[in-house]
Amino acid sequence: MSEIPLVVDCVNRSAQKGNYGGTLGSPRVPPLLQNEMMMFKFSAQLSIVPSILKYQKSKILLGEMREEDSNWFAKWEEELPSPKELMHLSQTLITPNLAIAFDIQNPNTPNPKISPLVHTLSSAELESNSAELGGMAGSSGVGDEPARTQKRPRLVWTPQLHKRFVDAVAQLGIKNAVPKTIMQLMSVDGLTRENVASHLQKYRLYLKRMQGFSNSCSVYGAGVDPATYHLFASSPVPAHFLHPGRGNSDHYMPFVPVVAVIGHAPQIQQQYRHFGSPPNGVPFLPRQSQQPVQRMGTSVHSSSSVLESATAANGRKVLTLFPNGDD
DNA sequence: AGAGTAATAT
DNA sequence: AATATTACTC
Repeated sequence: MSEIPLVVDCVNRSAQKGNYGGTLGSPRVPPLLQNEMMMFKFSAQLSIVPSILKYQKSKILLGEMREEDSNWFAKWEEELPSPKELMHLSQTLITPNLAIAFDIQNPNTPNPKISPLVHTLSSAELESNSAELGGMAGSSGVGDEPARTQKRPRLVWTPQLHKRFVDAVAQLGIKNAVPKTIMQLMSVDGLTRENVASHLQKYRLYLKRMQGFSNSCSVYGAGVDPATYHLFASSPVPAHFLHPGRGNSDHYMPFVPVVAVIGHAPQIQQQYRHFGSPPNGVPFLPRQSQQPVQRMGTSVHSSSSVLESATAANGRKVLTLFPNGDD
């Protein structure tokens, strides 16, 4: 699989045995790693400088070496970066991007001095590490550098989660529904804009296909069956999604001061059905009025939810929405 | 910066 | 099969 961790690991073992950097410059080392390798080399060399100097001194004293013959080393030593300029040994040798590329993770090892600089994790270790990701909803994110190097478990769009999605899109109106605002309105902790964007893309394709059937078939999708759309079929598609041209279907939500609606979330859907659509061109809820509401944590739902990690049928860790009250 | 889309990867 | 990621355009 990945040759790079192997190379690094070999170098590391070699260094521990005292073979400092002998082959570090070898062409086998991929170019991208060279900088990190050099840092390692300097670290290793610095750490043995005192021993070498001591050794040379003794040789000079014994008359086995002339003083000027040892000068090269002192000069060489001066050109070395100071310890402060060096990367700490406990830090990973490879960049975060490379770590992602090769599925390597930085183990936060307690004893940096003797621990391997780079440790290739077994798949089991990777699993258990990513498992914690779902639960870590409120981490401060201040100094946790390796958090970015682990890949987040893939999201499972449960019918409940999809329903939130559909409700959010319905609230915004199809024209205004964009990943970011949908995400905010869904108020599901751990849900990313990318998650929503990806889902939205597929959902739009689904709607497009549905429109082809909606004239002759039931609005609720009796005519569109493919197993592909299994999930989308689980939540009824609001009729106006299918006829974006007619009756000013976007931003059909009446002008109801959103604040008035806080705390009555479950009734919203019933309510807005009875309002007529605003005339053409009247903007649905200017952004200014939306913002405060979202900051207060208001959503279509009476409660927000948290994505938690679970184990899927195939044994993989995934993020799922566990029902939280009003679904 | 973020949205939309198609293609592609996992 | 479902979801993520990427590359590109707007």
